[in-house]
Formats: sequence, structure tokens, C-alpha cells
Amino acid sequence: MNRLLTNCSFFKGFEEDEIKNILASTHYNVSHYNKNTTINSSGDLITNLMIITKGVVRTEMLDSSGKTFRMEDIHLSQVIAPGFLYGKNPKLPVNVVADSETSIMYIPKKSFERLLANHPRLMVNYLDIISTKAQLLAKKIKSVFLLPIEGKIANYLITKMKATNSLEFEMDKSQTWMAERFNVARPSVARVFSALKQKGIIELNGKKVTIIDKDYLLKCLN
Amino acid sequence: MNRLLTNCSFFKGFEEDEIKNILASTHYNVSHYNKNTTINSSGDLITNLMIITKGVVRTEMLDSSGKTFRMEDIHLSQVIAPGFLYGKNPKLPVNVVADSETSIMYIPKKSFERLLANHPRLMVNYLDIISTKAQLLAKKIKSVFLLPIEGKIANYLITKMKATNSLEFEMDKSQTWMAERFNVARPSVARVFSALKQKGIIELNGKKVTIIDKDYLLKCLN
DNA sequence: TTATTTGTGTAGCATAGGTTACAATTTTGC
DNA sequence: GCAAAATTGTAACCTATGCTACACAAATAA
Repeated sequence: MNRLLTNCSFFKGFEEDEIKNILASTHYNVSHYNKNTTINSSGDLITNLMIITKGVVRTEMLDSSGKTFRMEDIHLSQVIAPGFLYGKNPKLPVNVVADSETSIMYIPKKSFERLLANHPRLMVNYLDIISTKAQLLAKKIKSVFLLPIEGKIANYLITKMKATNSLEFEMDKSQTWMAERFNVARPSVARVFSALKQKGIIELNGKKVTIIDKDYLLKCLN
Repeated sequence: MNRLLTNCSFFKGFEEDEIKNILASTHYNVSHYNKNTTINSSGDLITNLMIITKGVVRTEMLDSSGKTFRMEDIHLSQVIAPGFLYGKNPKLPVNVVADSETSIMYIPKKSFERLLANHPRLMVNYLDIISTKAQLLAKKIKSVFLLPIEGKIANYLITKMKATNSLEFEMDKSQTWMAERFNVARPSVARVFSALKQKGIIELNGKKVTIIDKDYLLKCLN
């Protein structure tokens, strides 16, 4: 596990044996969760630093019609809800659900505070983690809530294009997945893909997309 | 100004003369802005801690149709964009605009870091500020983006009700203001108020609202 | 291989909310 | 107190997107 934690931004800058020493000097424990188990519910008070040591968790909110909106996926060795350990209203605004077989390391807030006090570097790392999270949230507002569906999908395609550095790639997500993350109805996603194909912006072969008119997609992002 | 900063969460726990000493030991300067001047634009790199020492600023994003969405108002003695001084992508996602005659105190990041290192309490305060901001953002997503217009307005009315602790109060915001914050069209706001009056949920006399059916409004929040 | 589940394309219809426009009212500045 | 500006109410119309439903394809499991 210590090896794994060298990838955790909270322990950035520490060697494996240093992490081992840090952990030896503090309280923590690890719990395991089956796929789709709820780990924390909206409204819960957060009293531990939570680091994922196995699997993936997702966070979700319910909208007023009861539809779940998937806020984000949190991956291996990342901290869950870092912004909710402090602040004026440290209640979780989302449900945290195991998206696969998952293990989570819990460090009680008190112990966590001792760690921060004794290791300035940990404090800076934590600052970095919270800040990064705030930045992602802001970005999310822009891409998920301030764009029409076409823009959200253009955003996905362009991001994918940049990640693969190619105009041609496999879509790794289903339309259902997109619908849940983009907070839209599934047939609406299909409708946009049809329209993009129709207009000659992209070509589709099964899961393979080829971007024909990159500029059009870029314009969709604003 | 030192007196004023005793109200700033960043200096929470410090007396006026301690703040004076802290400031004497660091670099900072203050700039003034006229109403509606842009202080920072979306995409700017943040290189200073910014504290409002006079006035109010607003942050806004543009949606894909070019309409501005007002993210939040930041008041006297608050920190602007605390989540963008650190993290992986410390670029401002919003425009920051003076909403009145405004003064802002700038502490360069380097000096700020020295302060944090020398005063652990400041570090904790800062952690608290960022966390609170993350919490507000999450709440905002829920109330502004995951509710239909009626819910957003119910949210406003219920918040107002709680703040005044009364079923009868003056609305301090115009429909135009609400439309900009709730990211909807102004006539839609009027439409909802008409409907609420029509259905006997509220009574309106000019700016004065009387809530008749509180439960209905509460149900709108989910 | 077959059965079952999961994903996709598409159609018809419903509706919330956007847009524009204009008149009535209220507030503000002079 | 008056003129100008801002705010409100309302109407007619438009559009994006939601919802339901179903047929088909693809992937997974048995």
C-alpha cells in the first residue's frame, strides 16, 4: 500500500519509506466496499481523510425530478471530498458510491491534523488537492451546465481528441454514461450524435469516431 | 484597514495589533477600481492573494450564447478566488468585476507563502476559506443548476424567510438580479412569481412578499 | 450457441423555458 | 416634482430538450 500511496498527491514529495514512517506514526484504518455500495450519503459530516486504496468511487447528486447526476469519478490513490473536512458547512453535498470493488483508507481528522502540523509538506500538498478540486468544479460548471448538449458532447470529443492526439479514436464511454455525466436524457445524446454525423462534422463506425470538422466542434465550446 | 481585517476569515483569531505586525512584515499593496471595471479576466493566472478592503466584487462566466451568468458576489474583507492560488490549473474560470467602488489588497504569492509558513494559524484559516468556497460551489450547483426555475425561486424565498425569521419580508433583489444569478431569462422569473401568486402560494405587494404555503415552497427544493 | 443484458437509433409527443415586444409601474437623479 | 431610467407584468411565439416507446445491434454470461 505504501508504494501505491507514492502516487497520491497528498504524499507527493515523500519516498515510500517516509510514507511508511508517517503512517506508522498515525491512526488509520481501511474498509472495503462492494460495487455500488453507498460509502457516504449527502448530508454526512466528514470526519476522516479518505483516500482510495483500491477501485473507483463516483459521487452523485439528485436533481429535483429524482434523476441522479454523476458529479465525478474519483480514482485510485485520490482523496475523496477534500473540501469537506474543513469550512463552515462540512456536510457532504453528494452521495459517494463504490463504482467497483473498493478499499478506502480512513485517517481520523484529529490524526490528520497532527500530520499536517508535523509535516508542512503535507499541508501544502493538501492545499494543492483542495485547490485542484475547486478548479475542477468550476470547470465542470462551465462544461456541464453552461453549454447546450451539443457543446457538452463537443467538449467530450475535443478532450478525447487532445488526449489521444488524433482525429480518430474509440469512444470509451457509452451514450448512457454521457447522459448521466452531462445531466441530459439519453436519447438526446443519440440525437446530437446523429445530427453531427448528418452534418458531416464527424464520422461514426461503431465506437470509432473520426473528427472531420474540428473547427465546428471548437466553436461549440464557445 | 487593520480594524477591517479583523473581520477577514484569513486573519481570524488575530487581534488588530497582531494583524498590523503581520502586515508590517510582508509586502502588499492596494489598488482601487471603479464600478464595473474588470479586475481579472477568465484565464488569468492568479499570483496574489486578493482581499477586498472596500466594496463588492462579482464573478461571472459567459455561457455559450454569450449571456453572462453571475456566479457570486464577494463582499468586504473576503478573499477573492482562494482556490486559484494553488492547484494544477490555477487559471481563473471567471471574470472578476468591481460591483461598486472597490479596493483590493494584493499580497504576492511568495510573501503569502512566507506568512503561511510563519503563522500556522493563517494556514488553517486559509484551508478553511478554500473549503468553505468549495462547499458554496457545490451548494450552488445543486440550487442553481439542478432545480427548475420554480425551485430556484423557492430556494431564494425560503432562504430569505429563514434569514428574516418571518413569513413576510421585503425582496431586496430585482427580478433582473435573480435572472442573472439563476441563469434564466427575466420574463421567466416574472412568470414564476405570477404563477406562485396565482396558485395562492405567496402574496405580493410591491416588493413585499408574504409566504402563505411554506410547504409547497419546501417541496420545490426537492 | 443461446439467452440475457446493455447500448443505439429513431419517432412522436409534451413542456419548460427562451425570445421579443410593449405597456404599466416604480425608482432615481436632477 | 419631473424626466429619465429601471423594473415589472404579460402576451405570442419558438425551440431545445425531456419522456416514452420500440426495434435492432452488440456485448456478456450461461
